[in-house]
Order: sequence, then structure tokens, then C-alpha cells
Amino acid sequence: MDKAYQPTEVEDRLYNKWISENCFSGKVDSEKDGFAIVIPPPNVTGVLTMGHVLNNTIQDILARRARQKGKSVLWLPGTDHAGIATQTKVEQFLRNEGKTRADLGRENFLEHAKMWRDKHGGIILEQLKKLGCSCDWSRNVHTLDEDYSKSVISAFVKLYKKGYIYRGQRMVNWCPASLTALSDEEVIMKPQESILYKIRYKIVETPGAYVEVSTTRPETIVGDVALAIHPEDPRWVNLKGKHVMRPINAQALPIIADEAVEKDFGTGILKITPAHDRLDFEIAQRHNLPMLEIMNPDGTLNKLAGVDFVGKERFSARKLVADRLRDEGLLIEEEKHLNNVGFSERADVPIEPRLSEQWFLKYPRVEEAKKSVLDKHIKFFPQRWEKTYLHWLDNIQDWCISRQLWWGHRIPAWYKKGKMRSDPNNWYISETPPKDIENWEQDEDVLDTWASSWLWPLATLGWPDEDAMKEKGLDYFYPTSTLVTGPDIIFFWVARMIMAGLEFKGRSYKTDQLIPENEIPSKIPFKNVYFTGIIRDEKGRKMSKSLGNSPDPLDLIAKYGADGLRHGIMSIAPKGQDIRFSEERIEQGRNFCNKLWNVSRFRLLSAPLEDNSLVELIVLRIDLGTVNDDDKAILLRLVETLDQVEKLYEEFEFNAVLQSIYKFFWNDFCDWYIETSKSRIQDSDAKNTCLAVQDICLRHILLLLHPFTPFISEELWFLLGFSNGKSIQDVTPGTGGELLQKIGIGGLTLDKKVLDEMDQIRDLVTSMRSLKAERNLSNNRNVAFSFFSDDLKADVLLRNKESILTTVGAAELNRVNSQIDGMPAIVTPLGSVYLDLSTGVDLKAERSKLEKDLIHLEKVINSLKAKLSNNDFTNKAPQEVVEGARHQLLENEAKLNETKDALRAMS
RNA sequence: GGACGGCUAGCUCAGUUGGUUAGAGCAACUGGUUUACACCCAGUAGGUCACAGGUUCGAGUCCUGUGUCGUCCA
Repeated sequence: MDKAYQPTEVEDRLYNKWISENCFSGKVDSEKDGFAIVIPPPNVTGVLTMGHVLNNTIQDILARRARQKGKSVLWLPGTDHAGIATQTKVEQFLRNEGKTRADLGRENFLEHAKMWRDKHGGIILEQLKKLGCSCDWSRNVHTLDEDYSKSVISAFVKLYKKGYIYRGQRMVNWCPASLTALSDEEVIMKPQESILYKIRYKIVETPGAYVEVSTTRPETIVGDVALAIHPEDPRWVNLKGKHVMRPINAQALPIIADEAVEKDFGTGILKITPAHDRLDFEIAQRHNLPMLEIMNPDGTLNKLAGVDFVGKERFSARKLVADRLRDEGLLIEEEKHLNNVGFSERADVPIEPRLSEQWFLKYPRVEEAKKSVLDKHIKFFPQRWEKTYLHWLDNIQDWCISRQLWWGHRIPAWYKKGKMRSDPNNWYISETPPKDIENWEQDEDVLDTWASSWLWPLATLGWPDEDAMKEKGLDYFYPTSTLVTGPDIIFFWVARMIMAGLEFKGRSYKTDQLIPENEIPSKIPFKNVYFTGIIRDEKGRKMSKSLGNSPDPLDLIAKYGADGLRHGIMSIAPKGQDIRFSEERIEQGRNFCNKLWNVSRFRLLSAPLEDNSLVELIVLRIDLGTVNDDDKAILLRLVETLDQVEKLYEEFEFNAVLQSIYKFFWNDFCDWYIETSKSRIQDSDAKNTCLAVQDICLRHILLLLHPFTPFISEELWFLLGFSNGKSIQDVTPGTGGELLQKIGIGGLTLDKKVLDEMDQIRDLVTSMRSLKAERNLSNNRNVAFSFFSDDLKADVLLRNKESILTTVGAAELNRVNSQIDGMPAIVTPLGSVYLDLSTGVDLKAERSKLEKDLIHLEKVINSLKAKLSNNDFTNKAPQEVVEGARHQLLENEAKLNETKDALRAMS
């Protein structure tokens, strides 16, 4: 074995082995329980980010742990087509060649987009392989695959037939850059420093009089059709029914009263631009006002804006209008004003509220979706996201699902040629085109990408095709186990998938019918949702491409190994908290692997392996006559760790799982047990027992680590002879109880008392090392110690003498019958220990050390005494707490007395 | 404006029904190549648990308020 672990060769070799042996194939197996995870499909043109590393490492941990526990595991991978993002990139590419999508035509453009996808797509999947992800690649799905597309279209038709989908002219969020409508969820509100313009509108009926109106968007004045006041605003009661003159493109506009007007904003008078503002639209509808559209889809003003403004881009138009008003003395005031402006999530430009004909979905199963989570059929980790989820469902709005794009699932709606499209009598909605296709034209638009990926857990498992569902094991794998995702897509994806599952899986219920409680568990798409934190950089900023502050995971893998990266990222990812990334932690992950490698190497250097393929066989090599407290303690700690880990997994406390394994491996096994082993393996009697205990520990350490660091654990699994030919992925670490039982086969019983004694021994050893270190004797292994304590403590100490000498690095430890004068001393729970120095001792320095201890002890004792003399404490606190305090007091008093004695001996 | 979360050692974070003297890793400092590992070992130092009240025999932990940073919703 190499002196340092070299991950690169090992990782590539093992991944290829796993693939060629079909280790990750998710098969329906009636002998086993099914366990499935569907990957949150990454954007097909994307590359691996640190967020993906975290997210997919967690999924892999869950999948591998389930596999070890004997489940038939399917981790289903795939990608989505990312409508807007991909189309934008392809159009950008075309623009560089001087072309537009219109030049190419729909068919041709889609061919281009597919080529683009095939060229760039799948990169991310290859990266996931580098990370060690145990996905069943044979089941890779893309949302534009033929089967998947059928499922999307089928869902559309089903929802339409049930009346959930409708088409209509509504206010939508329009992105002037991408030239498409967006859903509310794709609009990001950002605070902006705008200017609030106060503008004069002359009152028609009263020459010379005017009202003042505030707006941040003066360019929309050309689209004004009215002014509105609040009906109960005393300031303006007399305005109602009168008219004002529009300050640009002069025209008389009515003044109306509507309760939606905010009295406290500006002057309390609202200008109504119904075609370009959501609230204005609603007010206009109530008052039968005309809709005056003054903007083109690309954000330039159209001819209705008047000759002076037609063709002007919206922000320059804003300036022009303001200038004009200023010139005419109609602009009274301009003040800075902080307001929220909606931005397009993808294009990052302000969206325009725009009147437009779109397809909308009234969400199905909203009530059942709430109930599923409230009744814990679906559990959220951390639980607090439930509130966010429920709040969204409580305020849910219909979903605009059509997009003015070509890249996506084309809406299965046909319109009679030459007829009114807005009349449903002229529609044909079906999974297949009408037979007399020559008389129809299909809707040009495609569906929102999320309106395809909300079917992910169903469609990837074959829905709605009966044969495909059977072949892919829908009934076996659905509901899936755990969805691992970020809270940023809780509405986009998580909530919608839950509704889709409830609506489509199994029996169909009428629109007005609630799903019976007992059917909910079979309809929901997953049982748990684990929300990861967001990965931030060292400065706490979100990692993003534009900031360039995200490291390339592949660079990190090359530098530290995939195992190192996985270990590192998991060690800094507490449940649901944001994660501050630091490369140092990844370095620690690599160091951990190297430590594991080296301790295995030490094992192999110590003696040849025997049959390690079963714990039961290793246990038989333990010779009861040579078992010592170290053996018992480490095995007990292992039992403890197995149970802790099991419990922590249930709560999805991955970072605590890792911490628990780390502590056992590094602090208990390497720092203590292996160190004590160094003298025992020189002893031919104790050697076999000691190596057997080492093998039991190493075996379980690898088993426990496998979900986190799959490569090195598999490699060492074979190198240390734990395999009977099979991969580590099929072997369970088992529970603490099971291990205890196996250990018991050889007749060994373990008393937990040993753990407390070992704690004391380790305290003692630390104290003794400290005595040495303070005198620069750390590496002198020939020093002699004496100790003074009562019989009971002396017994513990002498029983562990060999381990103490080995770990301290000392030659002698002798019991004495009285305090020793003039020697450096330290007081421990097991008595006073003296370091025998042949050279002179600095009595003054020794005294000051002891005096420091003394002060500390007195402080502790005083606080304990105060506590115990308080009747409220002794009466009200639980008995074991009071007893604990008494015991504590006795111990500390004993320690205090010994310290005083030692001090006297020093003077 | 509303909701949620963070604030513990120089840094990153543990601390899960309130209960002994608040922990770890990194960084710092001291010493060390002793038959695994310098990607290592041993030791040392470092904390008014954001602040202010309150409940309690007892508060980092529970309650109220404030500050601050962040996220989401309007």
C-alpha cells in the first residue's frame, strides 16, 4: 500500500466496476422492500455546482444506506429541458451568427436546440458519476423524451377535461427580454431606488383647477383611461364623476371611486392604466373602462402612445415623458422612492404586467396537499418549511402555464383555421391532432418547464401508460422515499409535485370531491422532503456564476478526491442551515481518508489477515483470557456509535452522523485503541485478540462510512479481507444490539462500567502527558511516574497500567503510600500522580501551577456547596441531579485536599 | 408591512424534552520524524453563549422585547 492514499485511480476503477456489475440497477424484487429517490433534474445545459455536490451527495448517502440495509434501491436520474434558459442560449448562439429564430423557422430551430442539448447536456450527469453517485443510469430520463412528453400532454388533456385548465385574456408577468409570459413564481421582487413623479392633471369641469397624482412610471400616462379615488376619502368626495385631462395625448378621463385605492399613498389619487398594471386592470374591469395597450411585447411603446413616443424603449420613454411634463409645467415634484419592482428570474430585467391571452391552471388538490403535510403523510426536514408551504397554498393563484417559446412541450390545442381563437367552440384539445388537420392550426406556445417537471416522480416511472408503469415498477417504487432539494423551489416544484401526485396517481376523483384520507399515502409522490441549505462563499455571499465565486467541483475532486469532497461538504452541512463553504473543510475530508488509509495500512503491516469475511469468524479469534478493558471499551463505544448513527439517520442529521463516526474512528479508535495496541501486538498472547478487535472495529467503520465515502470504503473493504467477494454496498453495519449478540458468541460480555473507567484513565493519561510536556519531556519515553490513591482507584489504575505506559510514553508507574515531597504533581480523579525527575525541579513554577488548580477547585466547590445548601434545589431538583452534585462535591473536595497536600509537599 | 432563520473561542460550527466545570475542527503558540499517518502526534492558550428584561432551585437552552445579518412572502 502507498504511504498516502491516492484517490484518483481508485475512484475511476471502482466506479467502472460498479457500473459494469450493474450495482446500481433498481429492480423490482418482491423479496425486498423498494426504495426510490428521484433526482431533482438539473438543467440539461448546466454544469455541476457546489449546490449539486451537496444535494446529490445527500441523495447518494440515502441510497447507499438503504442498499446496505437490504432494500431494492432505485435512484432515478435525469435532466429537464429548461425552456427559457436553453432557448435563450441557443438564440444567443444564433444571434452571434447573425440569425434569429424566426429566420430558421420552428422545425429548424428545434433541430438546432436539440443539437445544442446533446452537445452540452449530459455533462452534468458525467460529473455526477465522478462524484460517485449511485444512480441507475439505464433509467436516465429527460423531460423532452418521447415517453415523458406523452405523459405531460396527457396530464394537460386530463386537467383540461376536468375543467382545471382554461384559456383567457388576463394580466400576466411579461418578460420583454425573453418575450414570454411568466408565472408569478418566476418573478423576483427587488427593492429599487426609483423616482416618484408628482404630476398635475387638470380638472375639465373646473378650469384652472387640477389634482396631483404620483407615479413611478410616467411613461404609462399615455395608457391612462381614468383616475381613481377611494370612496371614503373625504379629501376627494367632490371629485367623483368629474373628469381630468390626460397630461400627454390630451383626452378627458373620468374620475371613479374604488375601494382598492390606497388612501395613504401619494395624494391618494391613482391613475388607472388597465393594460399595464394588475390592480388597475381589476379596477378597470369593475368600472367597465377600456383597455388601452400602449406597449409592444419587447417593451417599446406602440403607436397608441402617440407619434412622439412610438418605438421608444420603455425606460427612455419614461425620461422623455418626464421631460415633456416638466417643460409644460405639469411635473411638480420628483423625489427618490424605494419601491419593489418585479424582475424576470431568468433574464433579470423588470417584467411588464401585460394583458395577454394565455393558458392557466387552477391547481388541483390544494386542500389535500395541505392535509398531506399537516397530517405528516409527508414530513419536511427541517419542519419549519411547512409553514412556508402552507402559506403559499393558502394564497395560491392560478398558474400561467403557457410560454411564448418553441423549446418545450407544445400545447395540445388546435384552433379552427380562420375562426375566433377566443371562442372555445373552435378549440380541439387532445393528445393527438385532429383527423382533418388541414382545417386546424396548433397553438404555437409551449408549456412552462415546471408544468412538465411537476410530473417527475410519476412520469419517470411510466405514468400514465399501464405497460410502462408495470415495467418501470411504479407500484413498487411509488411513493418514493425522500426528495432532497433546496427550499428555493418549494413552490416551483415540491408543492406542485405533491398536487400532481394527489391528482394523477391511482384513482381519479371529481373536481369537487375530496380524496379520502386513506388514499392519500398511496398518492403522494414522496414521504420525506429534505431541504438543504444554500452554499455560500467565505464571505457569506450566495455562490453564483456571475460572481465567479463558486469553485469547480471537478477541480476539488482532482485535488482532494470525490470522497474527500463528499466528506468535507457533509461535515459543514448542518440540517437546513446555509453553508459557508471553505476549501479547508474539503482538505479535512481528504485528510480523513488518508488517516483511514493509513490505519488500515498499519493493520496490514502488523500481521497477515485471517478470514475477515464475517464478524462471527473474527469474534472467534478473541481469546477471553487476554481481553482487557481497552478491548471492552472500544467494542462498547462501537456498539454505542452504531445505535447513535441509526437514530441520527432517522432525523436526517447527516452532519451529526458523520461527527459520530469521526469521533469513534479518530478519537477512540486511532488516538486510543490503536496506540494501546502498539505494545499488545508485541505480546504473542494478546496479539490475536487485539487484532481481532481491530478488525471488528475497522469493518464497522468502513460499513458506517460507506454512504459518505463510497470509494475508499469499498477499496479497503477488499484490501482488509472483509469481503466474501461482494461489494460493501450490500452489507449492513447492523445495530448495536446485533453486534453485541455476535460478540457474545465467543462468550465475551461487556459491562458499561468500563466506559466510565476508560474516561478516567484517559483523563489521567492526558494529565500525565501534560506533566511531561510542561517540562519538555514529551518524547522521553523513559520517565518514571508514581501515584498515590486509595485501593479502589489504584485497582483501576494498575489494571490499565500497560495502556497507560504505552499511551503516555513512560517506563514506570509505581504506587506509593504517601504524598511525595518536591516532585511535580497533578491531581486526577484517580489520585495524585508524580513525575520523577532526576534533574532539579523548579518548585516555584510547580507551586504556581498547583495554586491555579486550587483556585479553580475552590470556585467549583463553592458553587456546588451553595447549590446543595439551597433547600429549593435539594427538594425540587430530580434526585439523580442532586446526587450527582453531591458526588461532584465529594470528588472535588478530595481533589482539593490532595492538591493542598501536594502544595505542602512542594514548600 | 408579515413570516422564518442565524448571532456560542480569532474563523467555521456542535450543543435535540432546562441539570455537573459550555465542546469540536481549523488557525495561533510550544514540543516532536518514537516500527500507520507531518494529509500526523502530544501539549498550551483562547468564550459576559448579540443585548435587555422575565420564568425557574437552576437558562446557551424556555418566554418577552431590542439590535443585527440573511431568506421568503406581500
